[in-house]
Amino acid sequence: MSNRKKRMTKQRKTILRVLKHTKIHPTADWIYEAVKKEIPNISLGTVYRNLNVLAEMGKISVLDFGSTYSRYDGNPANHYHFICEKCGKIYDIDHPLFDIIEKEINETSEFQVNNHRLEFYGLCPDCQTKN
Amino acid sequence: MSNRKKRMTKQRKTILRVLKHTKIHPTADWIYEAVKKEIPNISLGTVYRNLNVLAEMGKISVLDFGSTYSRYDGNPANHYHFICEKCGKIYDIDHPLFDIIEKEINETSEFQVNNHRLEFYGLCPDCQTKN
DNA sequence: CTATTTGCAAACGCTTTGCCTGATT
DNA sequence: AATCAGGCAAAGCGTTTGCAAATAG
Repeated sequence: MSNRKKRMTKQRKTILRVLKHTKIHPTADWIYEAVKKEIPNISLGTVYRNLNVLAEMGKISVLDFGSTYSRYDGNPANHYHFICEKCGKIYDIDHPLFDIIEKEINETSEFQVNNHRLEFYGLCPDCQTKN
Repeated sequence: MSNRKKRMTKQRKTILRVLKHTKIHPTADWIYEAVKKEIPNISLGTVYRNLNVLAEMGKISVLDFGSTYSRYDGNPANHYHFICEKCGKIYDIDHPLFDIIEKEINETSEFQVNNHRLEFYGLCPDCQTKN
């Protein structure tokens, strides 16, 4: 799948160009509507397929977990998560980075930060040793 | 909705207890299966409803992105995002925190961090002034 | 040529909701 | 008694997929 030859069809090119020329981090549907102005009979399925292909090729990136499951956490206090890329387990990370990070952004940008969310990806201790 | 009186039913209590006693950040379905061992005729809808109520009450937290839509980004390079809580716009934040943050966690925990994801929430410049 | 891609529509899978009965205060 | 919660099943909704026709290389 990932190592097959990719064609640069009119649809794929247009989707990529539209996405490269906006800063609003659009949804698939927004892209669909935008591309439809050039290719009126394009289908939403094609947009989704191409967005996935383009992400696979590393030309764009996807924000969000799509339609995966929500996870629930019995601890309502602010803390970070570590997600193991091998076994999929989610761990809590207690580290006092909160204040530092928000202070830093508040001081170096015009944004007013009220909250943030930070997730780490990598290998958990178990998966580092096993194999 | 949020300010109505909440009853602590057997179902709600059990769901909360099960969630408080695990560290695996389970999915709704996992919770459903676990609670079913105590309340065999509980329904999945009840689990979802109660998870939402418990989150509203601040007793648990939900790990997802609030929105069900995926967002696409024409910039595949690593960067952070700022999401305005008022107008919903998503902005890029370019700040050289990447190396510092990963180094910090790599040095103070047994996790091997390969990547991370950081999002800020608050008010964008426009929404700070426009009352 | 022929493997990839498209358009269409149906299927998917997680989550929410409507309705009515049952439980709680 | 009045209100809130539960069970069940169907609907919602963004996303994926199967298939025949179209097309890039």
